[in-house]
Amino acid sequence: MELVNYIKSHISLTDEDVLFINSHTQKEFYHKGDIIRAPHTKSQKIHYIHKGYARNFYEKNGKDITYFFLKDNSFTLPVDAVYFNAPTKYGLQAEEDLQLTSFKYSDLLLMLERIPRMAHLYELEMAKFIKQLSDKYYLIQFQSAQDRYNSMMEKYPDILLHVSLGHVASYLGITQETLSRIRTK
Amino acid sequence: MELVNYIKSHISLTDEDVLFINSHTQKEFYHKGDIIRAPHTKSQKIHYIHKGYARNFYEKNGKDITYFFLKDNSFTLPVDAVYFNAPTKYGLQAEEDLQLTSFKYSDLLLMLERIPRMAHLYELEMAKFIKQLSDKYYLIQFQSAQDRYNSMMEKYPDILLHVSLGHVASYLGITQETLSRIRTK
DNA sequence: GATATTTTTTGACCTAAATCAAAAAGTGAG
DNA sequence: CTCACTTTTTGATTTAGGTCAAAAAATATC
Repeated sequence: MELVNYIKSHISLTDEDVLFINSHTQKEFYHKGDIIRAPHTKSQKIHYIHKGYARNFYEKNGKDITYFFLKDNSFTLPVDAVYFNAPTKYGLQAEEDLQLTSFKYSDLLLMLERIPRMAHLYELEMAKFIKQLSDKYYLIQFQSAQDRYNSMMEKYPDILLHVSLGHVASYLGITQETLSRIRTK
Repeated sequence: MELVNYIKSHISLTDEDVLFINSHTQKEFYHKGDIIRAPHTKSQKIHYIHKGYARNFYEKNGKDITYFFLKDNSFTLPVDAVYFNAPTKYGLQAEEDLQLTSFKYSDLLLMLERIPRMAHLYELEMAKFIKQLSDKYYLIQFQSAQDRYNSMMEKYPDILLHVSLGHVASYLGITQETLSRIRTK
């Protein structure tokens, strides 16, 4: 769903609002494997996934670790860069061909100023992200590799069809070999 | 620091604003071990810690697990209850004698309506929480028990002085025995 | 369509940390 | 001050899952 339609599914927008939003956001296209945002940058951009799968990732001890998978109709922004003026640890990569809409945080502020009712939507998006983080934390903490995989199968079966095993393994906090063994149970 | 002073450290408030805030919030006192919010309730309350240490916790397979430690000048609200109308998994307990200020989410909305400049502060508090969660996640993921303890010693040495070993162990995602062994290294 | 590259699976081995159990130390109440 | 209870430490044993290595399968490239 396009960004404007997503917003309209929560609040009503006038035609002028839509024009304003369109003039403050950019549609972008990426190919599988493309890096949309590199780690260690101070990017101020918010990305809305219109179609396709992506992932947030970071590097640790030379290893590439998946932080989150993103699917259509979801947002991602580098909290450390936007709110704490630090280079973000988290990069963004296309898992497959991807359509998205991007805008700078400063443009979000302009849009919120013009369309104050959007503020609640933004608040809700932040809450969603907190819930996602909490749920994932809950999933990992004191849970066996098998249980983690089961939970993922139950909650996000679709993701498994769109991304590589290695990405899923690091997302679940286990090695690729362990995940492979679990799958052939 | 009292709530009003905390807010004043970010934005200016008129005397009337202060009165309005005071009439929409409640000061509370708890003793060590008191449960401030039980898990599995749909509490709509936000708590601001004025003085003392507290912890968020949840139960899993009969085990009590610390989710987060809270110290003075920090907020906590049950995101799942407030934003998703679900019973929250997370309880809140005093680690020691505690002074706090509580208010319902609906009162926050009233305060935001009257003092719109507070909205940015609230947004920042959500961002802080996201950062905290992310950092903790980063700390746990693929990190040895020893490394986790070291990070904690570095980042929150004060907390270790105020809470029991068992609470710290579950916070770090390790058993109490392992933590004890690490400490006597 | 053959070759190169990446991804996934399989195997053997090893280690960090869990589990179970019990002793020791610390804290509190009457 | 003593008895009860809680928290922390120590010990012995087990195991899930990591590591290293190489084969097999899948995918991409020319």
